[in-house]
Formats: sequence, structure tokens, C-alpha cells
Amino acid sequence: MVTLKQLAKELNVSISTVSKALNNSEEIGEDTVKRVKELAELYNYTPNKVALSLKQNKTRTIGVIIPNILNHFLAKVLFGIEKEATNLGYNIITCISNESLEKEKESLMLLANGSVDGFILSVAEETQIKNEIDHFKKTISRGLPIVMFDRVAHDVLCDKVIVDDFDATYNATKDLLLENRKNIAFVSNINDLSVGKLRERGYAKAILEDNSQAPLILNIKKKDDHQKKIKSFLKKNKMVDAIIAADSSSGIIAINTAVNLGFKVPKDMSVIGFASKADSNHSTPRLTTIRQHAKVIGANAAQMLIDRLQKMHLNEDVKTKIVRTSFIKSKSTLK
Amino acid sequence: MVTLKQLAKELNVSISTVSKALNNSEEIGEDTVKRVKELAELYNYTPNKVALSLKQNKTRTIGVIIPNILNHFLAKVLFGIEKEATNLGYNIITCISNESLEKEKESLMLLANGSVDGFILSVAEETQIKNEIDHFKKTISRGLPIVMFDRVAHDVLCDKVIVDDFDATYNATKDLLLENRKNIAFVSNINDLSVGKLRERGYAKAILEDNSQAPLILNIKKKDDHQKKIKSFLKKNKMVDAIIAADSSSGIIAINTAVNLGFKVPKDMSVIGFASKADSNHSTPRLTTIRQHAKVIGANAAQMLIDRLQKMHLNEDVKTKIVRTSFIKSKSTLK
DNA sequence: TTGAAAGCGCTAACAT
DNA sequence: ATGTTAGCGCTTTCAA
Repeated sequence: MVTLKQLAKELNVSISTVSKALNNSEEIGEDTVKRVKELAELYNYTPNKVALSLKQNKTRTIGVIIPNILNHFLAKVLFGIEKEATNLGYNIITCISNESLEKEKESLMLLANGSVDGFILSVAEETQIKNEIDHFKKTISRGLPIVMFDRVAHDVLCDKVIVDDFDATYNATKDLLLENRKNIAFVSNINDLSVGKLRERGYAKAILEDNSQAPLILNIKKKDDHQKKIKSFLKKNKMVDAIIAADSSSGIIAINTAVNLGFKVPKDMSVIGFASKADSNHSTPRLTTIRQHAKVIGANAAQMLIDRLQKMHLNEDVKTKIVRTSFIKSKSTLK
Repeated sequence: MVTLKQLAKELNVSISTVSKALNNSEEIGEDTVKRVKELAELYNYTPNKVALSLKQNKTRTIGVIIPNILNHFLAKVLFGIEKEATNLGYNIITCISNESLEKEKESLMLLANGSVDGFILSVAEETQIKNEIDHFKKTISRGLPIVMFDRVAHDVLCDKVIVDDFDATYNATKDLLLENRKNIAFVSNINDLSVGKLRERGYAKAILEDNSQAPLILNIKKKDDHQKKIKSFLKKNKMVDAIIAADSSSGIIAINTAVNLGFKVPKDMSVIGFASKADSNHSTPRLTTIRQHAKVIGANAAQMLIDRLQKMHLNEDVKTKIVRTSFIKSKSTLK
């Protein structure tokens, strides 16, 4: 990499002249500016980012901590973050907590050494189970703002971007009730997560309000055989005529399993699930889905963080933004 | 962030003494070391990463450029890269090229300003179509090594990690021939990519060697309705009794569509596809898959790059590592 | 055993 | 209009 020093030497001027010329300072003479710019162009000069960061005490880099990059929703949020951050002139350093509290802490510590200006993260499963929040608070008190999305720690005072999980599931369940379904089950693979619990509660509320049926819930663990669990559940609970799925796989598997067991979907069995467009292609008929607009969530998180960084209203009140889901009717439910 | 300067002031010693003490230099007296370390501990001192990078002219950061983070395979490679990089003490800055040549170039340029020590990337679709490689060569000549994985540019001299796409598809096709399949079709959603072409060739070779059937290929474009295309293909080509799918969705959709059309899988229709474990759960019966060990690919890429960075054998010969696929038999093929 | 000073690449206040 | 200098935080050589 060519430096200001080298340019200055070659041009027989001082370093600061070169610097000013490149930064279009009024102070420098026209022809000097021209000479400098030409040589800089020739040598493909770019200001050293590290030196700038050191000088200005900010990196224009955001630390992003994702619990699981293989989760399609989280990957899509990351996509949204990256895109928005790039647009606003920021880079992102990505860490994957792998749902582990320890790794989450480590990532936070490791990047809080000047590598990044702030964080965007979704809380790891283990962290939610153990309900630890000290590492977040410590990071914020060190002057590094955090924006949390989707899985948030409610007791940490910071900006948040969340989904209307409760309402979305409540409304979806209501829809099934309007289809006159008599035994609506709830299937989830994410019972440990805050969002999983919210979705379950939304479902339960709608069911309990109906007064004619009781909640029927199947919680599947990560290590379980997903297909088998759903199959035996359907065999055991023969009267089930509708399913709400809290995660993207359960809905798909439910449809495919039901079809295989001889149910007509949606006639005998109506299915709604949280899923992306790509997922919804994986069942026949296509899954009626609750879409989470992951990209929008990511973009919002990036905006909120960068906004805070630039204004450095660190004392300004924190905001919580709710990104509403969309309900996309397809062929796995009646219309 | 607390700095050496602040510690020095508080301890009434010089900055260099503090620095040496913290780095366990022999020069410094025992008690001084102790005093310094205690205060550093108290204040949670960590060396400023940016200052270190500037001083040492290396960042211990890798730029990763991924064409599409929503592709499960690529996401998994990223997972592997992140894990291995973290283990070896490196951070990763992630850019998403979104299959665009322009964005790929930009990312390369933007990070080649001292932000990273080298790159790991998979070539964007547009770049492969236009066959552009100048930006890669330029980056390497600026002293930033590149490791390419999966979709590589063969004419760029750099380390590479690839999959045995040709052999894997060839062997899988052979397997179907051994099942005595008479009309084996090839379905692909990734015809534009180098790996897509390799897979098609592996299939075609096996078919042509058989001498009793001709290649039958369905290329689906990104904008097509995936389900519809496969359905009409199966309706039009009624004699098809086996399918090789080049991408993860086509195999799943093929099975579900076939079942819906009344085929018995695997009796009437045998299906093999490149897919991950998670994907293979999305069909009933489960898809017999060619697994790509994405995590291993990522880990290998990280190792190769970091190895080169640390030895800085920049002139050393470049290596190409082939990570072999596994063939996982499931219920969508006969045994 | 400790400290002073230089330098990584850059900007900006302050000379000239 | 151009140059000198200091300083961001750190390591390291050289001097005391």
C-alpha cells in the first residue's frame, strides 16, 4: 500500500500538503492539487483505514453477533444488516455465538477493544435460558451501544427491533378458528426462545378465548427426529384438524407428513407456519405463512445503531421498533 | 477504553514500563509487574486493536466475500470459516456480493485499504458469467492473498478449496443406473455456475457411457416458478424414473411433486440431490443426498489463508484442496 | 530496572 | 500556499 509519505517524497512536498490536497482543502494551490491527485490516482492510493480509525477513534465498523447462521431467518437479517451498513459506509465484523453464552461473551469482549463502534445482536439460546445480561450491560457501559433484534433481553436498556410474534400467532389462530377448525394444535421447535414463548402464548390466548377447545402443544427438541415426532403426534391425536407451526421446518414437515398419512390438505388439515418464501416452496400444497421481513429487521437495526453512533446521543432514550409480520395465504389453508 | 498512558500516569511510571510489564518482559522488576498487572486488571485494560494493527501492519482480520448468504451451503461454509478463524485468533469482516460483479469489486477495493490481511471468497454468479478476473489479480498483486472456494476462477493463481462435483454426480448417476433406471433426468437451478456445469457434465458422462439412454436435462432459471417447472417437466416426460438434482431445492421439490402426481418414491421414481441434512428433512421420503461438508470447506479455506499469512510464503506455490462429498443413502432411492 | 524517543499513517492546529 | 508539529495507542530500540 502506498502512503502519503511516499507520495510526498516523490512530489517533493510535505505530507500535510498531500493530505490537504487529497481532501480538497482550500489552502492548497490548484496545480499542486492536480499534481498530487494525479500521482495518487496513478499509484491507486487509498487512505489507510487503520490509521484513520486510530486517529479518529472510530472504526466505522459494526460487530454483529448471530446465534446461528444456518437459521434462514437469522441469515436473512444478517443480509439486511450488511446491505444497510454498506450503504451507510460501515463494514460489519461477524461473530457466530452458536447459541452459546460463553462464545457470546467472548465475542463481545474481543471486539470491545477498539475493533468496532457498536454491536447488533440477537441473544443466544443459552443466554436466554440462563437469563444472563451482565455482559451486555458492561459493554454498553464501556461506551459501545448495542441494538438487539428478534431475541432480545428485555432487562437491558438498549435499542431493539422486534417482531409482533404474539399478535401474529394470535391472529393466525383466529383465522383457523374462522375456518371452523375444532382441534388446532401448536407445534414448535423453539420453545426455549423468547420468541417461541411469545408465539405459544399468542396461540394459547386465541384458543382459550374460543372456549370450545383446549390448547394442544407439541414441543420438539433440537435433538429429536423432527419427522418422527410430528408423525407420532398426528397419529396419536387423530382429531387434530389444524396446526400452527412456530418455526420454519415444523410447518413444512407437518404438511408433508399429513399428506403421507392420507390427510387432505387443507380440507382435513389446515396448516400455518412462520417461514420464508423459499421454505414455503418445500411443501405441496405450499405453506400458508407468517412472514417476518427479516431483511427489514436487519436494515432497521443497522439504521438505529448507526444513527446512535453518529449523533452519539448515548443518553437519548432507547427505542423499540416493531416490524410487523405479513400473513401470506397459500394452499395449506382454506380461503 | 483505558490506555497505557492512563495506567502509566496513575502508577507514576512510564508508558514503556507499563507496556513491558504487561508483556512479561524480563526487564521489569517483579513488584512493578505486579502493580501494573493489578491496575490493568482492575481497569479491564485490553490493548487497542487498531493501534496494534497500525504498528504491526497487520490486522488479524480476514475479508470474506459471500455471493449469497441465504444459500444454505454458502452460509454453512461461512460458519466453518468463522469458527476456524476464531480458533486461530482471527476476525472476519463479511461482505455479501449478492452475485453481483460490481459489489464484489467494491468489497475487494473497500477492504484492501488495510482493513484485512487477506480474502476468502466464492465467485459471484455475474463474475462467472462475464468471466472477469482482473480485480482478483489486482488484489493479489497488492499483497493481499486470496483463497477461493466452491466457485473458483481457474485462471487466477491462488489457493483454492473445491468439491469433487464432477465425480460425485458421475457416481450418483452410476448408482441410479445400477438400480436399473431407464430414464434418468438431471434437474438444475444453478446452470450458470461453474459447479452447476461440472455437475451436469458428471451426469452426462455417466449417461453417455451407458449407451442405452440420452441425457435429459431440465434447467430452471432463478425467476421461474420452481414447483411448476418440475411438475410440467414430469408430466411431459412420463417415462422419467429417476432424477439427479444439482441444487438443494430441486431434489426436495421433485420428490414432493412426484408423490403428488401419484408416483411411488422410490419405486417408480428414484431421486438423488445435492442437499444438506436440514433440507433432506423437507421431503417424505427423505432425500438421498450428496453432502458437501460445507463446514470442512470453510475450515480448510481459513487454514490455508492464515497459514499463508503467517508464513508469508507469498511466492510459494498455490494449492488446490479437494474436499470430497459423502453419499448419504436415504429412502428416496432403492438400496 | 526504568525511561525517552521514534515510528506505524493520518489529520489538523499552528507556524511560516 | 506550504510546512512543521503534535498526537491517536502501541511496541521497541536505545539510553540512562
